[in-house]
Amino acid sequence: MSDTPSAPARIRNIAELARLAGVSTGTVSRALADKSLVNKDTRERIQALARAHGFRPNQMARRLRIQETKVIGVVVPLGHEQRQHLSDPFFMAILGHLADALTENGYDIMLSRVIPDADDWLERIVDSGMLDGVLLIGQSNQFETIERVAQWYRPMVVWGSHRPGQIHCTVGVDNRKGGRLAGECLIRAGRTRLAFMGEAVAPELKDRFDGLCDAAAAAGLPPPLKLDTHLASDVMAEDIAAHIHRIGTDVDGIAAASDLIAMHAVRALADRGIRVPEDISVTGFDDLPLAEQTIPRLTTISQSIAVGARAMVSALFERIAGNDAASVEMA
Amino acid sequence: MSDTPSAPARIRNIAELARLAGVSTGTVSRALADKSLVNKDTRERIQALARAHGFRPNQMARRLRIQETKVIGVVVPLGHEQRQHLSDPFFMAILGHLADALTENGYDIMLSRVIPDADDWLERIVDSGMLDGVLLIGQSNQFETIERVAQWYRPMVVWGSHRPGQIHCTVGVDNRKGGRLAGECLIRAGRTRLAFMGEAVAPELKDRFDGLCDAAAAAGLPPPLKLDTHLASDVMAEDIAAHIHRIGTDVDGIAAASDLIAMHAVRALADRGIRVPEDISVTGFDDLPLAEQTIPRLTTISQSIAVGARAMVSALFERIAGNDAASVEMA
DNA sequence: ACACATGCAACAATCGATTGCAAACGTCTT
DNA sequence: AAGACGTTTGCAATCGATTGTTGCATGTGT
Repeated sequence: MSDTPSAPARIRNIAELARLAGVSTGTVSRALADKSLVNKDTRERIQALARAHGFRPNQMARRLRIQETKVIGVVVPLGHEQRQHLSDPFFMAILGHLADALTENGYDIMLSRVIPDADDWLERIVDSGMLDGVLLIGQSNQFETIERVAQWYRPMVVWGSHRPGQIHCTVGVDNRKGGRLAGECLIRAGRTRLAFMGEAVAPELKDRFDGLCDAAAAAGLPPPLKLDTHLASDVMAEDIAAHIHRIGTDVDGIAAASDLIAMHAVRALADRGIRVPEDISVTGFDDLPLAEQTIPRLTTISQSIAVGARAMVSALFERIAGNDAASVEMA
Repeated sequence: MSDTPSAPARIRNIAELARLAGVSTGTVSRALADKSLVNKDTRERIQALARAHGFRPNQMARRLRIQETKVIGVVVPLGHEQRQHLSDPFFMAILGHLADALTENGYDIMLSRVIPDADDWLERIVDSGMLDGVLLIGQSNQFETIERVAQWYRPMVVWGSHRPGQIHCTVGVDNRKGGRLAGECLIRAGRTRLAFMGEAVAPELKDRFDGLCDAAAAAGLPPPLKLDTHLASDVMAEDIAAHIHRIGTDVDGIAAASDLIAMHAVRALADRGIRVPEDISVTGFDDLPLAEQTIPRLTTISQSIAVGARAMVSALFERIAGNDAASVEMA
């Protein structure tokens, strides 16, 4: 039990504690920081006093002075697709791994879900003075903005696609290759009438679609159908329902833009008595841990989220330390 | 190239901006806050100047002065089960909804995953001076600690069980009743040899187990078997594998402590050719959105996560405003 | 012309810590 | 006993904002 009966007045700053201990605030500050500059006895006396009163120095003040916050901003920009919520499983999965990696290193996480209405949303975050660095989950349709800020703000790492010559540091998979793999997988299963389920607004998703087209072209198949599907789970179901009647006649192989879409699609097909993978093939994208739990198991293009998250964090630490970490593209 | 051509030197504080505008810092502060105390012309001139230089006041300093941070701490205590990661789907689901509700109200979120090693972990968070309030996801085995802090720290709401007479404000379901419902559901399906899959360390889980026992007793069945299973996904699989041989002989109905456990169990059973729900019944707990996506759909005891998250947030706001919000137990 | 209200901006205190510098002290050398 | 030195401690500036109070111009009423 730390403080109960013995603590009459709560101490709110080092000044009060200093008066109580009969020393100056400077000494208290050093004592609590356990600096050898202050006498071992006084130091321990002050520490004991602080403990007895349950006192802890105000972090806000400390950080203002130190100019270092030990807080990393994790930001989800929702430029396209404003209705997509943070509860999206992909965000959550990657966020979880980021959180694990960052807390292990003594950093706290400030979570922001941003709808980029004002065009200075990223600037506002970046020089709020509250963050040592920023991790962006997804580029959304904000490529330009990110580039603009990356010109002068270094400690930022972005999950997404890497375009040749871009300034900002990304970690991600080769989405075009992923799309091609998905296509090849479907073709190998004997499918010829392919479709892409998703929307090609964000660079990542466009790349995946292009990859799928590559695969179709290489196999001499007609270009895949594009079934526009929102990424937000609430509208997604409707979109899929709207598309579903074409499936089985026009389409026998679906490459979904995300695992979540794939799962919804499989579900919707099952409800209509269409069996996967007997009647139709479906591939996902993301490799969510939960994809493994579905029955049938999803065929999915791995994004190795855990590895990616670690890569983002270590790139960020490099950049905070002043070194220019390069973008990472995972196989 | 540091920044856009029109911005020669980056402005880092209102003092510099004040000098540039030929006014005092006080005026700049008020102008940026758009207070009518300063002349409309000067005000707009200063705002334009700030915009041109991409200046934004330092939040850390502001918050130190204002004594209000607009940041809520969302904390996941992992007292038991240190290996459980933040990437756990239940945490992520509830976190997502909390994030949605909080950002809608202009609050930022500080995420902490805490392994309560030092016994003042919660105090440390609570008076870091960086938070306007705290949301705790789960009580873990830290009931005492939470009570102790709740005695003097009001703006805190906890997801978990409500014990009669407790001080801290909780939002949650009636876990005992939930456990009983799960049991009754299994019994209605004709199952007689029940088992609980999970561990009864945290109050929530213990309640669920007790509820299951209630149901068994009421139906005149022998007490359910307790199959200890960790909640961390990496070890969970092993635990389940170790239990699985008993199933089908000793057990024909499983009440899982969480949806994740249920999904793993169903998966493990399917891999061994045991069909759900034909051969054996399985119920989950949590009502994760993803549970709906599995085939077969999980029978699960709803925790209505979204509703719960909203309830936590509004209770917290009440408490921040100074009103004593009571605990909420959802049906 | 005088008293008085009004609008606008400057001054300075404040939030709560950190830290370079100087001062006070005791000890040791010569 | 005086000077050199090392150990502790206090003083005061600093981080970057906000805000109550004060003071100076104006404009208005008589």
